[in-house]
Amino acid sequence: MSFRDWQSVQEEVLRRIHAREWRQGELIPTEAELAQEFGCARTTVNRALRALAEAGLLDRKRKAGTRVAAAPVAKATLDIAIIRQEVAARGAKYGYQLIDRSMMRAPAAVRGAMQVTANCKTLHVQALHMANATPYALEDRWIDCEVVPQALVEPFDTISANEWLLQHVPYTHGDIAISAKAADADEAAHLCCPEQAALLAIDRLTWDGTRAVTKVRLLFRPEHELRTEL
Amino acid sequence: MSFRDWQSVQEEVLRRIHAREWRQGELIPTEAELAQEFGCARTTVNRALRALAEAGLLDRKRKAGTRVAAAPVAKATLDIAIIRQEVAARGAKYGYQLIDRSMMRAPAAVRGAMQVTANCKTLHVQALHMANATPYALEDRWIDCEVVPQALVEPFDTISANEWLLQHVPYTHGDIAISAKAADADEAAHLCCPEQAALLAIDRLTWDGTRAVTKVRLLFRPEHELRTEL
DNA sequence: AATGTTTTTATGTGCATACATAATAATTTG
DNA sequence: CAAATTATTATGTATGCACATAAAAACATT
Repeated sequence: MSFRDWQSVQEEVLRRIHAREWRQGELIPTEAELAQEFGCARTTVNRALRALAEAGLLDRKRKAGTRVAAAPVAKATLDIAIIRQEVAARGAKYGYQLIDRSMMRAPAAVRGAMQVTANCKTLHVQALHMANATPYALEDRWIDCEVVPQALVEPFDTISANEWLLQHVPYTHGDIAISAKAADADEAAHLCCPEQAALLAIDRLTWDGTRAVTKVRLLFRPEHELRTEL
Repeated sequence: MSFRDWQSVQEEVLRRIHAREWRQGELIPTEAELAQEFGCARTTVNRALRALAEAGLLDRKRKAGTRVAAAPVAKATLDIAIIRQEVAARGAKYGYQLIDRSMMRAPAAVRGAMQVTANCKTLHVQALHMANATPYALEDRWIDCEVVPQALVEPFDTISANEWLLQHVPYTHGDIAISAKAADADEAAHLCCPEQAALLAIDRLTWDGTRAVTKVRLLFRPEHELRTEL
């Protein structure tokens, strides 16, 4: 049996893990040994094992060797796209509707999360994303205008802040939180759902270096699901 | 300026993307060109660019070249661990309590998802995971006993099905769906929260090849958040 | 026995080279 | 001129080799 490319090495290793040939927490053979067994270069084995380690199925430590992850912390990857694309991917017609756009002092909770002072100029944008003319997601966003002065002259009436920011403003990293929230009267009205309905909420805080660029909450209709595989 | 290792090449490429030196959808120099500029081997550049492509920031196609992803589909990775570990990681004391364990014909919706017939022997397990003696998550699980006969003799009174399955039953892949659900009377009672409260629900369907192993729904307390970065 | 030092070893990475592969561009052919 | 063919090219990957690095194990020292 020979496994010449890293994909087939990976598959074989995966098979042994799933078949419990190599047990939880157990040390597996070294790269050199596997390379010999599989009849390929150590580099090839390394590539395969590295990929599996990234996926969380193996734990690797120098000198200590490679072992099957005791608790396979499943890494479920969520693809978070621009909402317009998300809607299009579902085969629905995308619609956008601006609800409100105004300079406003952000509430304390938002200021705290964004780490800005009380008198920081912030722009508040609220908008509705639609799929086939029915509400899809409600966007509630705060933008730090000191960081993104261009936002001041952007009306956000035809292009969503979601999309505009991603295309025009650089960022270094972001935090995401997913939670459930009961719809209040306002949200229920916009999303055309009963009050108190359970909505999926995605909060995103985007940073450029040490400065918060924008904070957004997306509220989805009650049936909405985030799907992924592992 | 020389960038000798793949991490610094990656950083530099990232910097140019964020700084908009290379624009959205724009072609970036070829691996060979970058290798020359950075004074390193093409392999090194390849490693850096490949990692960025996996992260969704670059689109690469043979011959066509590498371009900055037009819509950086953010890949948010959720770490889905065993609940006991999740609780422990929050610095809380883990508790477990079996609510119900019985052979039961699964409802049609469950049978449909698991693709089993109406007379398939299924085990139903319901349990509560606790953090510091307060409810943390409600687990509602169906196990196909034809696929996992060992489950028949497992009481699940001290070790959760969540944990037992992960450690004893092989699987090949799984589907995950995240949604929001309003608590019904039963769920509210178990989780000590008001009826109709918005709960975060994680549904997982685990497969071994073409056969469903188990289907589980985890319901979390209203305040619960899934966090990740990008 | 407790502590510090050296050796060993498995993984991590870089490099030059070679060839594979897919997609495009150029060319030939009907 | 359109269609089929061939060349070109950027990425994808395999290989042997070298050396770096972290961590364990062995050893020496007090």
